[in-house]
Amino acid sequence: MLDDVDHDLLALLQRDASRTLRDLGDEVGLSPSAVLRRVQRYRSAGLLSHNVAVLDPRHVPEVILSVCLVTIEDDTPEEGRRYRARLLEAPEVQQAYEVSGDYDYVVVLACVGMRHENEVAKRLFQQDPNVKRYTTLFVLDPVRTGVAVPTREPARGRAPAGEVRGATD
Amino acid sequence: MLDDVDHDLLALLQRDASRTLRDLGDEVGLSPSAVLRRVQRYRSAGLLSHNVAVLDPRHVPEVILSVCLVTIEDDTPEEGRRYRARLLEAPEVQQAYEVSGDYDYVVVLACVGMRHENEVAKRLFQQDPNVKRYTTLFVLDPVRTGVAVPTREPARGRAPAGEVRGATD
DNA sequence: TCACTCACGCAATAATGTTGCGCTGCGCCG
DNA sequence: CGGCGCAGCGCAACATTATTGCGTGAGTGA
Repeated sequence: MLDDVDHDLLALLQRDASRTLRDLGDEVGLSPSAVLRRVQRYRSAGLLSHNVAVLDPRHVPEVILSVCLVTIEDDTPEEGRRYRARLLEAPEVQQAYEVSGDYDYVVVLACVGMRHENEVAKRLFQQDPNVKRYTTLFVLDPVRTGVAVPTREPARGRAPAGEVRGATD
Repeated sequence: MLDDVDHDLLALLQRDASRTLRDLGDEVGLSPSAVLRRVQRYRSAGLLSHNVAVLDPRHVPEVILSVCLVTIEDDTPEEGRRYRARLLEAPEVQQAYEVSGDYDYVVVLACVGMRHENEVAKRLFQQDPNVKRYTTLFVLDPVRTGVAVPTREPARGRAPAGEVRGATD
């Protein structure tokens, strides 16, 4: 499966994907070609899906982020699929999670200006017959916006169970 | 400011940042060097902050995403700064938004296994004296996870090419 | 032991990013 | 009106980086 080097590489790539293969190799103790082959492996395994440029929302004028908490009326599998497809159609939907708990969906919108936000919310939530109710939380400060996923529990003083440190020389 | 080509480029880069300069140039009708210079401009303006690799959470075993809705006890500027710094320290915090409305913060956690999730939630929310209460919504399906920001309102049925800049509101 | 596999490093090659240069269109002021 | 300067472009040389083929050594199981 994934060894220590893989975890390190994935963490590095999630932080900055424009580093050079040599650079990455130096950091994890591998040659550029070895790094490339590992990365290609992640790609073909579907683990690493693609690279994206990250914009600083603070530097995009008029951008409004908002978090919408949605409760669905009829939670059948069929309607669920339909609604998720509907969410995926909208480019303003930055993130959408189907959740368990007090709500059914958490949707993060990124819109340009209040009018735009209103239009999208109306279209996705207010006008949808399957939405029972929804609440909008406007983002005052995007403290952190990222999509980095930990591939293993970070070592916080103790070693994760079942993991053996390999020799690194 | 930003012209049409800029908007197109930023949209393309946010979708896939590993495309070649020539490739991008062909799409927007520019030479590779011209594309590069524009991208460099975005960087030095702080608009484009960095490139990251995106992992598919579905392919990372044991990963649990959760959305935490947090209500703060004492919302002074000083305590706000302290709490945000605390959130930024934790690598498990994927996204954190300070919001207005029914809650004060929306925090998305990415953890490896339930035990990890519990430990982090306890540390960030339960044990913090300034957190009045919080709710955790566990993510059943990450319908979409992205950070693409629209730089202008997408043309929806209206004239796209005209770009007649009037008072926009 | 032997055969097999897998991942590695090295080195050649292909592709891409990067920079300097001259050109052009445009707005501005003499 | 005409010259000036700026800003952005394309082109082409150049530097850097990604990519691939090949030989090697470690690990594994028959």
